[in-house]
Amino acid sequence: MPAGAAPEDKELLKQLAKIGGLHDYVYTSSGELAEKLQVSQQTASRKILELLDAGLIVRRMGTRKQLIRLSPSGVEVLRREYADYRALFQSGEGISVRGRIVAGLGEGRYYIGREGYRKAFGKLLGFDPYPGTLNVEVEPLDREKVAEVKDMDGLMIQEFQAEGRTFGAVKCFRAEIQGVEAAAIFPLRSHHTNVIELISPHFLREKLELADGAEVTVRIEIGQRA
Amino acid sequence: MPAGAAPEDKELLKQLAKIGGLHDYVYTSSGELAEKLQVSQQTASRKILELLDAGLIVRRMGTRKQLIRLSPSGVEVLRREYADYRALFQSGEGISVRGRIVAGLGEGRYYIGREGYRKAFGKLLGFDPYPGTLNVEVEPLDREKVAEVKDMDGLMIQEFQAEGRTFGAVKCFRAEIQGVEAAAIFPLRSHHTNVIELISPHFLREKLELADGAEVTVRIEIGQRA
DNA sequence: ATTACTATAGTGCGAGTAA
DNA sequence: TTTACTCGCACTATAGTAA
Repeated sequence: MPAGAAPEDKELLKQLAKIGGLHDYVYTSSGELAEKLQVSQQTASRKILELLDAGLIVRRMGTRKQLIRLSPSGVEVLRREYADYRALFQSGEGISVRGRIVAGLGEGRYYIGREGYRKAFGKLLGFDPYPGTLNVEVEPLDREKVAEVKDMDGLMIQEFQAEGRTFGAVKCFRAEIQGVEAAAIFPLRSHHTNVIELISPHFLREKLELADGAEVTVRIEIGQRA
Repeated sequence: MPAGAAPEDKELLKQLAKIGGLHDYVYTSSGELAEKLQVSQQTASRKILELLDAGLIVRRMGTRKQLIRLSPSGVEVLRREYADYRALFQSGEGISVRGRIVAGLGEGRYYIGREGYRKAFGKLLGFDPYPGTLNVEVEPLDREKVAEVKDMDGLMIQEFQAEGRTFGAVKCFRAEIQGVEAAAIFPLRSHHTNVIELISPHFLREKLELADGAEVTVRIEIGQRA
């Protein structure tokens, strides 16, 4: 569980992120990091080794200094931390993302057709979902927002067994598209942030007269509980 | 400097905030907090005393348990932390707030008339400000956003001496109101978040034909440097 | 220059317990 | 029940230093 990082570990990850380690390798030294953390060079060196060991960072040694960047799980730790703070300071609000309608691959229709999911959605969201999903390709600038939302507390559907196979867990958020009630659903397995899948009691595509490529705004509610 | 809190201190503040200690007293015990922090009751108790000593929380003892809430500087610590994360994950973006035009008290006009400020604004922002400010009363739901912005890195005007008195430091952010270039200015002394003061190379009120009470949207750029 | 090992000093943890 | 003290012990930080 990457969320279980100690506060000091998060601090070092944060400092690394601040100098660019989120997106790429940064050229730095244990001495430099020691200053930022207000500890000795030796301690910084040891902390680096600990984070390496925990798989939260990756590095390549230089002849002097070293190249360090956060690993995906290191990024995840910071993202979760960020989600915590967002929830604290802007609970009850929502975020809006813009995007355009794209054709799905029919998977949404398949999954939502399974009784396990349909019943779970009904119980969780209070509506019987139309048997299909509306896929919105999120504008690149807003994809970061989607990643944030996915880390927040949402309405969970636990994985279940049926028809001789396993159906994975899904996280949902109440949402609204052009004023119509809906919910954004995120399969826990997937880490995509470029497409949002929406379900709704309505046949959204028809009700909103949406053709592929149509521009829409989706508002997702955050900070909610069941 | 309240930002200098140790990582573990922030962790306890965060846990307290999560259970409501940001806005009001919460009824809790050292044992409960110990669980959340994954430490012993004794350690939690000691940490509470440390935060009290540092002035980051305030409390009233009950016969059993205790009532704890974050002090203003405790809130400030978390806010700064939040600002750090926001800068990491959404640098280069901006935030929008809605509000309505209100009459100023003429202070803006006075201050911006002082040569020290006028020259500093010109140097920092690249325009010669119109000698007056436009005051926007921010919609209550968006005031939290303003508080966030004020914690972020902005363009600073240091305090200076002139005319036998001291003129205080001001933090500025490039902004835009209804498509027109402007800057939001925040005197460091003030902690208000309900009114934003805007300066601009233009006489905004006339250019945008704004009467008192007119609704406007202000977009403030964040994550910028000089 | 660096990183990072070893040895020691120091700090913080938690068990026990009083109030 | 609570809070929070003392104290022994373990862990963590730093100094010194090798590579």
